[in-house]
Amino acid sequence: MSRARQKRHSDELRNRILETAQRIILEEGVDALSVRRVAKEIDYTAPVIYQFFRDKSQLLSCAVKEGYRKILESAAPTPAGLTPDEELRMSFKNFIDRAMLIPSAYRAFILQTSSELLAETSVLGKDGDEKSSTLASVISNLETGIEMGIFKPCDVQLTAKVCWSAMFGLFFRLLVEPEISAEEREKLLQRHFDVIMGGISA
Amino acid sequence: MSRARQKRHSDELRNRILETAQRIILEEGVDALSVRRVAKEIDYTAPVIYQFFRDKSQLLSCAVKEGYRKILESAAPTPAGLTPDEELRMSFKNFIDRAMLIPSAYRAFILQTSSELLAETSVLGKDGDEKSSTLASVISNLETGIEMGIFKPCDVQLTAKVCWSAMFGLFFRLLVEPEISAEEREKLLQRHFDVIMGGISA
Amino acid sequence: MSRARQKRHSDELRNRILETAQRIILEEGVDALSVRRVAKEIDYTAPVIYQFFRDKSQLLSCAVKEGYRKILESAAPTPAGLTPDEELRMSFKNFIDRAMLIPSAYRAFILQTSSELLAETSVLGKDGDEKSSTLASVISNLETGIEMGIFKPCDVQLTAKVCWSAMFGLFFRLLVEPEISAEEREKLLQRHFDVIMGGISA
Amino acid sequence: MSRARQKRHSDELRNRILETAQRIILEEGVDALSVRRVAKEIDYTAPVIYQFFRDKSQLLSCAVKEGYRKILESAAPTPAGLTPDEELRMSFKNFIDRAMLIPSAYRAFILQTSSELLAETSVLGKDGDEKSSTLASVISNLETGIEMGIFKPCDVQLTAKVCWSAMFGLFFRLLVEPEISAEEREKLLQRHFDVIMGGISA
DNA sequence: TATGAATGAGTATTCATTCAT
DNA sequence: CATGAATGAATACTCATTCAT
Repeated sequence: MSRARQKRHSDELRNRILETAQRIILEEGVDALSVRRVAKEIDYTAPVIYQFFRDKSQLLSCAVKEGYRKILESAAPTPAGLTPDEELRMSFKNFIDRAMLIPSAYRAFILQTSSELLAETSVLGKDGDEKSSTLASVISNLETGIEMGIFKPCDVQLTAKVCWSAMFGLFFRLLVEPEISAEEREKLLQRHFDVIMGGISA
Repeated sequence: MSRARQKRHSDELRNRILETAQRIILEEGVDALSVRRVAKEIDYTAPVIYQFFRDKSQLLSCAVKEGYRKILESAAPTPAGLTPDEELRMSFKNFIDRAMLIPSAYRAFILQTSSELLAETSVLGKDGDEKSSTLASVISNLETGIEMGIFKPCDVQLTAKVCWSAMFGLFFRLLVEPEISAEEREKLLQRHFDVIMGGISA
Repeated sequence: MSRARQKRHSDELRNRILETAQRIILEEGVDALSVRRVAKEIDYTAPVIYQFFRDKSQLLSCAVKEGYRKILESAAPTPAGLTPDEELRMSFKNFIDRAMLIPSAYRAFILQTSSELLAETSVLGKDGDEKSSTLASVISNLETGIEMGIFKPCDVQLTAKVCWSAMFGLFFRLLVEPEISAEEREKLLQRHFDVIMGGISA
Repeated sequence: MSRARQKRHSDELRNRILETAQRIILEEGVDALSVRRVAKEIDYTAPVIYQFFRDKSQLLSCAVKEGYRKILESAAPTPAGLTPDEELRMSFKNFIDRAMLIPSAYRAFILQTSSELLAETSVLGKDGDEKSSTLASVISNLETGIEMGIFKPCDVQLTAKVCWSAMFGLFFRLLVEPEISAEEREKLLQRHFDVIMGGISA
């Protein structure tokens, strides 16, 4: 095999491992993840895992981080020309709607207690300035809205965190209470946004 | 032993098992729970557990349900004579402040993925009329506030769920982001309530 | 089963475990000892070992300590009426002769690097006064010999250690050089004692 | 590459392997030796080892043999002009003092049970005539001493073995009882030599 | 010559669970 | 009612070794 092909093979294998791990976590929860299980599902033997990951916890952590990243990055683009309040509303709604298509996946990755992983997903503790931040777009919408006189002037960092965590609360409850009907969910979302927007509008 | 005494003994033992299980979960997390561990700590041997619980998962589930219930019921009484908005504010704040004293305990019980458990803790899906409901006091405050002209008329069931889940979102994030300072937390709480109250006030 | 019978059974099992461990060490060396191997040889499954020993190292340590103890206690009694120099000579010779009957066993238990075990077998570091000490009889013979004018006056503690370690040196070499003939061994022993005795005699 | 260069390269690599193995044994004990570990430390991959050694046990055995040889040969030169008894005393003392600087290293190589290795390190079984022998210098000192009338006439081969093994006994005990203070050690050495010399002196 | 990939056999240890007593 | 004994099935992990390349 040529070097390049070997490399490609290697990368591919690593990916298969990660994807398999993610799938297991997603389908059966984080406790169902075991090195041997992953190995078996990719038709290899256990030691091969250790060529790519130092130990199980590293595998777990990589898998969950990636899974979480995929989730947060899955925001659908909003159409241009929306007012800030409309855009806030729509981006939150998009996010939740997408999550509800595969709630168990979201559950598996959101409900993590490991402090290492929680650090990765921090929201309240970070400044929203960083590009990668989940808060960035909320902040920019708030700023624009204030400039436009739609929103009352306020501490945008703080307010963004408040809006985001309020939204997260509804998101979380919808996630763990899957028996809520789409219709009911719609009403909750609607009212939720009305309250929040009512609280920040001029 | 008389029947009654046996029964009493039996109940007591079951309770000790449950309490021990809860303490272990609380102190060392759900993964630290093992049948033998519980048995040892109550000075019995493992098989007794099976007289009260079908298997480990039933024990776990009972323990967590009860633990969760205790958490949600742990609201401190609010002083009389408060206006509805003040009372809402204060009862939420009390709840969060108490949780922050032992965040790890709360984390242990809140971050449970098992669908069986999640069903038990449902909020959005239930009507708030039931006495035991977490929502009951929120609803009654909303109703009073509307009567008094403090809040805008609205669907109180729906609004209560919205307020509660927004609060829960902040609560959850504070729980999993323990590096937030008390001062910062205070600011977040303050702003959170301002936004929500702003959204429902007349 | 009655309590007593259970107890007896339990003790018996523990003994079988220990003996099996000792046999394995003896026959194949300390590295050949494994929990599963022991379990298999007594026709049980591995976990049963853990009912008697905290972990493998405890099992190993118990087995080796007992083995070593058996060795040191295996001194044959010397006939009465010997002079101190004769008794020293004979007790050393007895010890070595017995060891040479099953050198591999002695090798297995003497050549231990674990500091925990070495502590058990300390000779130079201890005072010879303790009853259990290997040195006790050497010391008493030296003292008697000095009184009788056979040996030169000296620091008996020190001298006992010197004699013992010199003897141990020959013992050790004979142990690890099994191709030495009985005849040659006899000559070495003879000369060894002559030199030592020559060095301490009046 | 020319044949010669290849050969040189090859030899060099083999040496690096052996030295690395010895260092590992010396620093962390014989159980820490693993094929992959050696390979990694010389910046190669595991399979190269098998070009030079049939299997791990051969590598181990080579490494230990060489290490043991280095130890025994590590005698510091004694100053000229010493009498034979002084020279014996000093060379033994030098040897032990050097060993005590890094007792763990000596322990690692001395405490080997493998019969294959033990054969290599034979002392009692060999004639001391061979040049490489550990005994050679003892023998020559004895002979000189006898000629000079310092020592009693005797079988020098036999006596050399006796002296050496007695010395080895003390050496060994000092090695495995590391809590002995330098001062105490000095006293033991002194008395040891006095006894031995007393036994062979005219 | 050297390697990356892969494996099979092994390690200690833990646990939930059962059953005769 | 409670237990001691025992097990079977997992677990993560390590290692020597092989082989095609």
